[in-house]
Amino acid sequence: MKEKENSKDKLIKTASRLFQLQGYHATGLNQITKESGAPKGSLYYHFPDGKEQLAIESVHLTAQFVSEQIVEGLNKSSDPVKAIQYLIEGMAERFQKEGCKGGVPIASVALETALISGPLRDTCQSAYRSFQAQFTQKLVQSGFEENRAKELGVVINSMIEGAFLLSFTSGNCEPLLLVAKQIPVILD
Amino acid sequence: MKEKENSKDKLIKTASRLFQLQGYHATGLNQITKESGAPKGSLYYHFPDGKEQLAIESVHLTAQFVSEQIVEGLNKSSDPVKAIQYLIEGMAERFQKEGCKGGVPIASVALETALISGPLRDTCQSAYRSFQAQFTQKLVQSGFEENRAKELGVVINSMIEGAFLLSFTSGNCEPLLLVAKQIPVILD
DNA sequence: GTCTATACCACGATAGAC
DNA sequence: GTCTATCGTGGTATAGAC
Repeated sequence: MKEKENSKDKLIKTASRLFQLQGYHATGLNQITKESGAPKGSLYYHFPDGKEQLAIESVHLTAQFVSEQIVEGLNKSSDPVKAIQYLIEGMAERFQKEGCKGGVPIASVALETALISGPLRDTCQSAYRSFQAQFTQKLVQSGFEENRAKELGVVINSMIEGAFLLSFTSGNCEPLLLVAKQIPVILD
Repeated sequence: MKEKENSKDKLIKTASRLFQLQGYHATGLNQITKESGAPKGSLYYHFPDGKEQLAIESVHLTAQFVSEQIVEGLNKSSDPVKAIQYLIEGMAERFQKEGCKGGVPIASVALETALISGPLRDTCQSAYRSFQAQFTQKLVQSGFEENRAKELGVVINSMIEGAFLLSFTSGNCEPLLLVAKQIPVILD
């Protein structure tokens, strides 16, 4: 029994991919409707607030996808060092499979819209916060003191985001892998 | 004896600021010429290849500016840990003064153009490489083994870029400061 | 070196039929 | 829910006078 995909979901899914690949301003609504296969006239029916609303829901989808990767990676070991390494290596592997051309989740939209759209900026910010909360939670569960775990959550998140940016720009996963390699040093 | 600024330099300087603030696609040539105060007709005279060429030279200028900050910060101490901490704290302070709204150097242009312009992508990539080379050099001078110094250069660069992205998105310098705080742990 | 005018196109968004 | 047509704007880039 196959779950049928409705137009709204197809639009969000396609937009999510294109915003990540090309950024916010470079991705047009025409391209999104065309590639999604959704009826052209349906966009403003499902998203009355237009591009901004579509982008917000797309970032939500991307964030949810990344969160699942994080959960999955962190559950592979009870040792937080190994768990976080698994997670980053998994991300690097997935990125490698796309030829390091899959884009960086959320980052481009966050940078492009932080100054022009409050709601979109809030959406990106809360996505980042949920990522680091997952790291923090894992560390607390492993016995780290709470304040330190919070700080480390931010730092680990920074490292991963930065390494993604460098990997994408260089077309090479090395930065992600080197960051993974340093995790044992940071979680001393 | 005041150094007079020519039109070309004014255009590059303004473009450099706007690309960093708004990104590549959101910044129009009209806005650049208007805000630069340069003659409107002079753009395609100085930059025959149009927007792409202007962006390349703008990224060069931004990269040069950041490199100077790095050199200045690293020279404040012979101890690499303190030096890198000074550097990051200095960046955070400067960012704070702009209300954390100054944009992230290069990042948005890098993300937006990596897949659509080889030359621009190469320019961004070489900027990032020069940053990390400065970190590596400092570490080698301080007695770190060369391969390890190279790896750490990449990781430190990742941390800073990621922290910038998070600080800009959240409008708060905390990520940059927390990264600075972790430097002693990483350079064990 | 600089200016004006303009060609040409894509964008986001809306209106109104079905 | 979906379609088509269209509006207004702003984008990059070019041509040709000065």
